[in-house]
Amino acid sequence: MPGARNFDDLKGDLTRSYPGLSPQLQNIATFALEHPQDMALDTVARLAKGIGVQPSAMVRFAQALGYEGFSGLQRVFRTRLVERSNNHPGLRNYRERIEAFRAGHERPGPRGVLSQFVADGITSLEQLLEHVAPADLAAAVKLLAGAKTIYVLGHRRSFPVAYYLSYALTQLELRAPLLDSVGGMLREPARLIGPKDALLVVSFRNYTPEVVEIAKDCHARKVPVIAITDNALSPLARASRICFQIEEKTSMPFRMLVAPMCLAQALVVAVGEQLG
Amino acid sequence: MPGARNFDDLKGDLTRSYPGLSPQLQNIATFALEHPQDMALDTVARLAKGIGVQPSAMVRFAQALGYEGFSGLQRVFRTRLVERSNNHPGLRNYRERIEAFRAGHERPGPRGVLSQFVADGITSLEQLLEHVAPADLAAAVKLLAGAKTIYVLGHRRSFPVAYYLSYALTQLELRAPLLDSVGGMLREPARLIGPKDALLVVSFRNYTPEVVEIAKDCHARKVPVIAITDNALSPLARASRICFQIEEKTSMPFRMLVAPMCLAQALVVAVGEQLG
DNA sequence: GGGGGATTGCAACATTTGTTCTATGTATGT
DNA sequence: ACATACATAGAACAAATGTTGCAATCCCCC
Repeated sequence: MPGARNFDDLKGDLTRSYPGLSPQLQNIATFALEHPQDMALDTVARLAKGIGVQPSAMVRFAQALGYEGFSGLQRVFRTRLVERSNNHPGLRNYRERIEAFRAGHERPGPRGVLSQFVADGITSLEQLLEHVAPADLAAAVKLLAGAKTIYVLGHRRSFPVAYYLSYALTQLELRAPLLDSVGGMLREPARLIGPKDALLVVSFRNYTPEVVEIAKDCHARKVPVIAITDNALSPLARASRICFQIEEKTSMPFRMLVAPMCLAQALVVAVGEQLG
Repeated sequence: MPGARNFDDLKGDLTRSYPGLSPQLQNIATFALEHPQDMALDTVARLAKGIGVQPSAMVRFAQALGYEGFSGLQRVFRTRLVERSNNHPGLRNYRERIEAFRAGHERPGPRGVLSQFVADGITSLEQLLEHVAPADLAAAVKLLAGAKTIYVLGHRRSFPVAYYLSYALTQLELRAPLLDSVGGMLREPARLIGPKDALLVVSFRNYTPEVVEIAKDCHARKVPVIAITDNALSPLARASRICFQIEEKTSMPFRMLVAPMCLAQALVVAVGEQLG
C-alpha cells in the first residue's frame, strides 16, 4: 500500500485505518490533524516530545499509513502548506466576496445560504459583544453561582439554548433542572421556585405565552430572573432582574441561534471560573 | 546587525544591501525572492545545487544579512509560509479584530470570557465556511429534501443541535422525528429506519457510544447517513455517507456549538429553498 | 494462570544536515 | 607587474536527523 499523495486522501486513509491503530498511533493521528503546520515543519524529535512519544513511534505511524518513513508523510503536509499559501486569492477579491454575501447578492443555492449564515453569524457575534453590558454579565454570573437551584426555561426555538444551559450547568455540579412540559406538567414545579433560587429563561418572539407567564410569576415573587431575549420590548425585559438583549439585525427571515448559544456557553464558563 | 524577523523586513534588508553584495550572493538573493517556498522547505545542499553554487555560499548569504547561519534565514521563510496559509480566505478579514478583542479584553472575569468566546466563535464560523465542501452541502440538501422520514439523533452536548434540526425541519412540514431515549427506548425505532429515509446524526468527542452504534448500524443497512462531527477521525466519518467535519481550532478546553448550530440552520433553510 | 502477539520504550546506527576551514582563483589599485 | 583584499570552491567536521533493531511490557485469548 503506497501512502496518500495529497492531504485529502491522507485524511481519508486516516479515517479508514484509525480504528485499527494502536492507542499511541491514534494519539499521533489526532495530533497530526490538529497541528498540520507543526507536522509540516517540525522535526521528528520535537514533534515526538510534543506528543509525549518516542521518535520511533512517529516513523511507525508513517509506515502504518503506507509511507516508507516519516519523511514521506511529512512531504504531504508540506505540499499542503505551499498549496494553501499559493491559491491565495487577492485581498481585493475576498473583500468583494464578503461584501457580496453581506448584501445578499451571493449566488443562490446551498453554498450561498451557508455563506449568508456565516456572515450573519459573525455580525451577530460582534453585536453580542457590543451590546452585553459587563456589569450585567458579572451580576448574572454571581447570581447563578450563588443560587440554590437554577431553573432553566425555554421552549421551541429557544429550547436548544435552554437545554444546553441546563446540561452544562449540571456538569459544573450545580442544580440546574430544565423546566419542560413533558407530561403536561410545567406550571406546578414553577410555583416552588423561591427567592434563593434563580430562573434562567430564554425566549424570542413570538414569545411562548407559557414561558412568559412563568417568568412574570417568578419575577413578581422576587425570584431572581435572568432573561435571554431579543430586545427591550420583549415581555421578558419587564419580567426579569437581568436581561440580555440580543438584537437581531440579519438578513434572515428568522432568528439565528448563534449569538444566544455563544452567550450561553460564555455564561457557563464564567460561572465555572467563579466557582473554581 | 541582527537578521530580520519577518519576511517584509527581510525584503527591505535585501533591497538595501543588494548592491554591495558579490555577484554570487546577488544570484542567491534573486533566487530567494523568486522561490520563497523552496527557500522555506529545501535543504541547503539542494538549494545550492539548484542555484549552481556551493552550500557555503548559502551560509555566507545568510550571514551577510545578519543571521547566524542559514537556519535563521530559513526560519523567516517558514513563518511566512504558515502565516500565509493561516490568512486563508475568511480568516484574513477578522484576524485584526480578533486580536483587538484579545488585546482589549484579555483580562479575566466574565467579560473576558465572553470576548474570548466571541472571538473563537468568529474563527469557528470562518473555518466552517472554508471546510464545508459545496458538493457535500448540495448532496445533503438533496438527500434531506427527498427523504421519506428524517430521523435526527444527537445526545448530550450535541442534543441542542439535534433538537433544533428536528424542530425546524418539522416546521417545513417534513417528517423529522427526534430519536431520544425518553423512557429508555432508543434502539427499537432505529431499527425501522430504511433506505428511503435518512439519518441526521450529530456527535462530537467523546462520541456517545449509543449514538455511534446507531449510526453504524444504519450505515451498514444502506440508510443514507448525514453526520455532523468534529474531524476525520470521528467514528461517524466511517459511518456516514456525507460527513461535515467541523474542526475545532479554538482556545477553549471544550467544544463550541456556534459553528454546528450555524450549519444546522443553514441546512434547514437550504432544504426549505429546495422544496419551495 | 500462563503463553503468544502486539505494542511500546530505549538506544545505537548510518545518513544527512548546516557550518567552518583552508586553498585557490580573481579582480583592483599602485 | 606585483601585492593585497576579496570572492569562491571544495573538502572536512560536528551536530542533528530519520531510521532500525532489540528488549521490556502490556494485553488478550486459550
